[in-house]
Amino acid sequence: MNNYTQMLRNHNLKATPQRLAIVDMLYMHGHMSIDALYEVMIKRFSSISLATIYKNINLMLENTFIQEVKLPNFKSVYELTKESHSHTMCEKCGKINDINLDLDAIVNTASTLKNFEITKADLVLSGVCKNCV
Amino acid sequence: MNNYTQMLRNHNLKATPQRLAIVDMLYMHGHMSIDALYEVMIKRFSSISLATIYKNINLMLENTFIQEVKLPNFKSVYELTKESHSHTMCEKCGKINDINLDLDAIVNTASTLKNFEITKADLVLSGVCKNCV
DNA sequence: GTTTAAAGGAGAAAAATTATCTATAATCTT
DNA sequence: AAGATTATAGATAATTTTTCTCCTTTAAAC
Repeated sequence: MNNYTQMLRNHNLKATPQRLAIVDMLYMHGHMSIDALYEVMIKRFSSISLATIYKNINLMLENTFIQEVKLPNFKSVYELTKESHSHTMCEKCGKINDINLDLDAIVNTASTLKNFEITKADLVLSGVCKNCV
Repeated sequence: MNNYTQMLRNHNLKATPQRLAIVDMLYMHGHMSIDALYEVMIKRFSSISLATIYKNINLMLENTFIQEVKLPNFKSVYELTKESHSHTMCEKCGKINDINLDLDAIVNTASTLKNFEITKADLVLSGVCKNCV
């Protein structure tokens, strides 16, 4: 039994081939939109329904097995849940990457400034990546 | 001729009553979703079409007269364009507020770290506001 | 192997967004 | 200020996106 099978079961999700493939695709590609996911999935499962993609994405979101990344001007992408991190997005090629940045100072400043208990910081840095300059 | 009328014209947008009201609502409420906007607009213009809301929001977005704020787990809200800033969102009451934070250090770090030309930084801090603790 | 509970697929339904068309209103021209 | 010009509002249809229903199949438990 592979890793993902166990991980899915730990989240009370049956390890179906479709589900394992979704996880696999997200692992390989890093970040994928619903459309992109459907496109690659239909190659493996010619009769897969778009509803299956949605159902699984939503289930995995509820179980925090995956997370949604909302992007300015683009459709959301999804990624496997990992340590808290930020994202860069190239406005030319659309490539999204993880980036580890220490936001503690900022979060603390904001917290005291507004008397606000911060539980999460979502940061997306948009621009042009080195390949697209 | 009021301020908004001139501002709209500067963006090549006719200053219709509906449009002025949208701008006014955004100014007063700060951040509004499409639904919330439609709800208040229909009180003033009983026959306003939802399409009018969408058309105007999209037009104003294109003209950067307003901006979209994408929020984790919630629908997007829109705000009048102003100086670059970040947002806090209370997960209990849903209230969204502007917050001015100096992200320069972070942006510079990210830029050199990934060799990435950053043009925009979108930061949303989620948590619990002082009123909801 | 049998049981049972969950998941997949097909398609309908619902929700969200965009497009089309015509009358009207805002702006421009003079 | 009046008429000409052009953009916009509203109604509705169309499209797109997402969710739901129903029935069959499959994974997991025993």
